[in-house]
Amino acid sequence: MFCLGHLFLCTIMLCFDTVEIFTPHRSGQAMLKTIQCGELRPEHSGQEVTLAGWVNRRRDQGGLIFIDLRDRWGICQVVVDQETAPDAHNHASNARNEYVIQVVGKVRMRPDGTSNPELATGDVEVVASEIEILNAAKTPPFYINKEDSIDEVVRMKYRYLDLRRPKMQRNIVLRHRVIKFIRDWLDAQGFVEVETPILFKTTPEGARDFLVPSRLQPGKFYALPQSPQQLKQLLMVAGYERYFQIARCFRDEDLRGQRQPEFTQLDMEISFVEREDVIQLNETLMRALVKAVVPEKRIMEEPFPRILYQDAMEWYGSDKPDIRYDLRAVDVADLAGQSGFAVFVNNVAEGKPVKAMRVPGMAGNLSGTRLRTVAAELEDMAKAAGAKGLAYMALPLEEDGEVRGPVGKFFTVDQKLALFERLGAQPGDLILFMSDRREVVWAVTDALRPHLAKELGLLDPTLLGYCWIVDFPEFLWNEDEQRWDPSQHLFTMPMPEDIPLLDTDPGAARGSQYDMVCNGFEVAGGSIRIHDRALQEKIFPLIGQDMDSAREQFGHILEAFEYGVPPHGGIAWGIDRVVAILAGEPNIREVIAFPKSQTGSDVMSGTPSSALPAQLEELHIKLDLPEEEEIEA
RNA sequence: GGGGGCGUGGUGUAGCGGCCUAACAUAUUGCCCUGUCAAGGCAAAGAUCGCGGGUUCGAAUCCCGUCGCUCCCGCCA
Repeated sequence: MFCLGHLFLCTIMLCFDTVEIFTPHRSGQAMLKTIQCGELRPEHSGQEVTLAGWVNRRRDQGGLIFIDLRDRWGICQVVVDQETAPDAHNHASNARNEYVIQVVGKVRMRPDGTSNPELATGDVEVVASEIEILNAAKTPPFYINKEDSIDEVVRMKYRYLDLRRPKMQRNIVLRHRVIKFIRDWLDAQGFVEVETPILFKTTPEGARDFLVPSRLQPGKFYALPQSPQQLKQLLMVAGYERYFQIARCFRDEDLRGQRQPEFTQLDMEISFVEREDVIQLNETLMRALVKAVVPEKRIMEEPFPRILYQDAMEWYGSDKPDIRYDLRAVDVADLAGQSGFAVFVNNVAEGKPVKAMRVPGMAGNLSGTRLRTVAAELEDMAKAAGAKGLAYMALPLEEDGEVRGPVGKFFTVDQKLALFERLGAQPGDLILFMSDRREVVWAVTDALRPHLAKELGLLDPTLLGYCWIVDFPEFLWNEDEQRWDPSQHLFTMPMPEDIPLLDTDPGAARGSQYDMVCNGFEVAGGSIRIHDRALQEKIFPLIGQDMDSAREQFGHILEAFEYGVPPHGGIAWGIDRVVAILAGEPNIREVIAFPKSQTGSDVMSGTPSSALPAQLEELHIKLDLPEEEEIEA
């Protein structure tokens, strides 16, 4: 166990245990409910209660009606007897699914043999004496009371009903718990949450900005922040030392399942830290978070393994590998170069890699035809990723069986044995060979791994495969622009020992960047920042920025950095992704209350929509739409 | 900007050139029913198959366009 004590001595724990829980009935006023449906337990037996919620289901047996009443806390059974409560029975028979009703009644144990173990409240029921229909409901366009796939259009159009479904309520509540846990934990470590502006300055770097026209200054625009990056560094200059924010960020790029135009980051910045401090702090937070909010999930390895960027690319072809399964690409250039297979021999001679991936049990006892079909499918994927082909060997199940596949005959027995030993190959394995430019081999590896893992059933949904990716290159070569691009952003500090490389071999310089990865998704990324103006000024020309334009765009930061800036670094978490992974959801839309569709619209409200001519006039904006487009008022 | 998938009663699906006057499940409506919990029984209503055009003797079905949703590449940390 490591110690953060030297960093986080002054722990101020605000304790909310003493805050009185607000309960309406203590005020003595009239109340619509005295207890939550989902909270009823045997110990409430005999109590007179008032419940209110939505009708989840109604089972009308004539003289006896059962209503499953649902609120945010769960479902309980209400029973209404025509003989003992005729008025209530009358109302109950008029009630329908999703009606909002209020029930007054007595809690009792259910008769012997009628308990429902499916429900947390299943040992008790409420015998209604009064039922009032607070609000009727139209028949909903889809089932609230049962998990079923629903067309996205319908879900989004009726998002308020979609969010009423228990699964969505669980997701949204989980999101709340994640954010609440983070806030409390960081607060306890002496962090201060500071809000930064939503209306800010456009930046040419990174993603496309959302622009907001300024009415007071015609022709000028605000931009919505892509992240609070600059401001959080200025807060370090301002001496706050430990800042965080649950920050909304905006990027006007095309959407994906993991990408929304507005999304939420945990933004964090700390002064007087080095890379190791930020990594350990965030890892500690993440581990505590997982244990607190999803104790049923298992973290694969603690402390999180550290993987060098270079290794991640060579092994997994990705800087955000899913490490829950191995399926790694192994360098076999030395063996393949000795083989009789011309493609490998030539590629090795040209210095191109040859990699092999062992796919456990994939060949099994597949028939020759089936094996060729499987191999052809994989080859198609490899080709889609840029490869020219995909060679394979299928290992037989029997000791003395023949290796199948077109390249086996080009390897001698000794070469094959050496190959199998290096890969740890077992009978029935399929071995895939990839050889091309190293970028292509990476792309193929990255394309095949998740596909194969799915095929082989290696994706354990209860497992959280966290790791850190470190030692990113400081720059990546931009072929189009013939210059270096910052691999993270232009304030990233190079690794101290690599600073001399900036003059001699910038491509070899490593940045102080670190990414936290989980199950194949980048969940957080950050770096130690440059706090030395001379070093910063060295970076600009390398990335094709002359000092004049740099001053124009970043002058305020450069100037601030002349007033005593502490060494600092930080990180930003993709909260939507973190919550989606913890919730076991494949898509961040499932953990955002009101997300946008892939075309950036809100189907429910019809957002975005046209502006009134008067609004445009006030902003001095004239539309210049492509032809055939109608301008609506 | 490019490629793939989907669009059929309220919902989820089937049908994929004529047997479709569009099937099934569920939901809905009415009646019956006092221990149900995916309640049950009986009955009824409900879709011109996203939209527009074309091919054909004939289109839910084939083709083109278009709209929407979705997945991926480009883009984006």
